[in-house]
Amino acid sequence: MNISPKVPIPTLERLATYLRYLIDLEASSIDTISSTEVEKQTGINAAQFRKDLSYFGEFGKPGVGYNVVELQSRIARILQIDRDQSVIVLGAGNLGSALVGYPGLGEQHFNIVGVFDQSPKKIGQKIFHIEISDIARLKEINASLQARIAIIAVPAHAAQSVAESAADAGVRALLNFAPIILKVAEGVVVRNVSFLQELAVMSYQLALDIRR
Amino acid sequence: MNISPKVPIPTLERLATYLRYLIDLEASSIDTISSTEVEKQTGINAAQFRKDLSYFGEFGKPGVGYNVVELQSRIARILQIDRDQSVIVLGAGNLGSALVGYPGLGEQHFNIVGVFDQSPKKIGQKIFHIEISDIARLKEINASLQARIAIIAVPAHAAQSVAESAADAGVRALLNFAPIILKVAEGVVVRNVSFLQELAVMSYQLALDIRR
DNA sequence: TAGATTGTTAATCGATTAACAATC
DNA sequence: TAGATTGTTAATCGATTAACAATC
Repeated sequence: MNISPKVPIPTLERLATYLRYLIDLEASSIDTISSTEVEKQTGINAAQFRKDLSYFGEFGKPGVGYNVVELQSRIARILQIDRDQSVIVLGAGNLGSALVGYPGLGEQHFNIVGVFDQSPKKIGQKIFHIEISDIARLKEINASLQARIAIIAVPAHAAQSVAESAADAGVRALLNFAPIILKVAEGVVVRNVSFLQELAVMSYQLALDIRR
Repeated sequence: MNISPKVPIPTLERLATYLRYLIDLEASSIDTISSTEVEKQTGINAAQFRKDLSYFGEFGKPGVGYNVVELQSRIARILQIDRDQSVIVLGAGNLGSALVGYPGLGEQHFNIVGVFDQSPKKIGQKIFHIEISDIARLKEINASLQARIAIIAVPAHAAQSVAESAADAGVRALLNFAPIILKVAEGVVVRNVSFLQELAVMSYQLALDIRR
C-alpha cells in the first residue's frame, strides 16, 4: 500500500510508542528486531505491530526482521517528528510553566516559541528564558511566530475562549489540558490530556478489586 | 442489571465526562436532562450515553429524562469520587510540583498526602505546604500515609524503578506521566498520561491536512 | 390520552489477532 | 536448502449506534 487511507488513531498512538522503544534499542546497540521481540518487550501483539506498520508501507525483511535505525527514522518521518515544529503554550500557571520546562518536548522537536497569559503580573516575566506575552495579543504575535500547535493550560472556565482565540490566530491543533470538551471549528484538531479522568478510571478499578 | 460485569474502559472515561457536565448543569440550575440534550451539548451519542449508564442500573424516567443532581451523585459514587482518596506524588520536578498545586485534584477528592523525590536538595523543602520526603523512605512513610494511588512524575529512566518501589509500598494504582511502558505486577493498575504521544498524533493529522 | 424518552436488543462498524503464503 | 519472519487476508472480538417496545 502506497498512500495511507484512514489510519486508526490507536495505530498512530502506538507508532509513537514504537519510536521511543526503537530509540532505546539503538542506545543498546541492537540493530535488528523482529515483531515477536517487540511483543515480548512492549506487550503489544506482534501481528498488531506488523499491521500498524502496513498502513505506511513495507519496513521489514521476511526471515530477518526490521532494521532499528531505518524503522526509527521512517516512523519519525511519518509522525513529522524528524523536523522542528513550533508550539505555543497558553496559560503560564503551574502546569503551563512545567510544560515549558519539560525537556521531552524539545527532544521530540516540539519547540516552544511562545507562552501566553492573561495576568498583568505574569506578562513580561520569564519562564525558562521565554518571556510571557499578553494572551490578548495572541493573534498579532502568532502572526510572526507561525505556531500551528498550541497547548491549552488555562483553567477550565477560560479554555473555550482561549481555544477560539488560538484558532483565530492560525493554530490548527490544540492539546487541551483543561477538563472540558472544547468546541472547535472544522479543520482544527483537538486531543485531550485528562488525567483527572484517568484517576477516576483507576479509582473505579481499585474499588472493583476490593469488591471481589 | 444489578452488578456490573466488565465495564468497557471507554465507558468509564465517559462517565467522568458526564460527571463534569452534570456539575456544570447543576450550576446553571437545570434539574432534568434527556440523553438527546446530552448529545447536543457534549457530542456524545445519546444511545451511547444510555448504554453507558445501563451497566450500572437504571437512572432515568422514560418520557422525562434524568434528574441532574441524582445522576451526578450516583456517577460520583460509582467512580468513588464521592469520598476522599489519598494520593502520593513521586517526583518533585516541574511537573510533579505543578500537580501538587493543581486545584482540580482536590475538587475531585484526590488528596495529595505526600510528595517524594530523590534529590537531597529537594528533600525537606515544601511545595504548596507539603514537605518533600526522601523517595528511599517511600515504603516506611506510606505505611502510615496508606495511599493506594501514586502519580509518577519522574524522568523516564527512573520510572520503572519508582513504580516497583511504589508497588512494594502498597500502592495499587499508578498514574504514569513518564514516556515509558511500565511493567507491573498483577493487581497493580496503570494508566498513562502521554502528552508527547498526543502531540505526535496531532502532528501526523496536521501533516495529513496539508497533503490534501 | 398522546408525546416524549428511557433501557435494551439487534445491527453495524471498526479494531485486534490468528493464520499462512510469500520471501529472505 | 531449511528456518525464520514478514505482509496481508480472514476470523474474532468488542464497542458504537440504530431501532423499538416499555413506560412515564
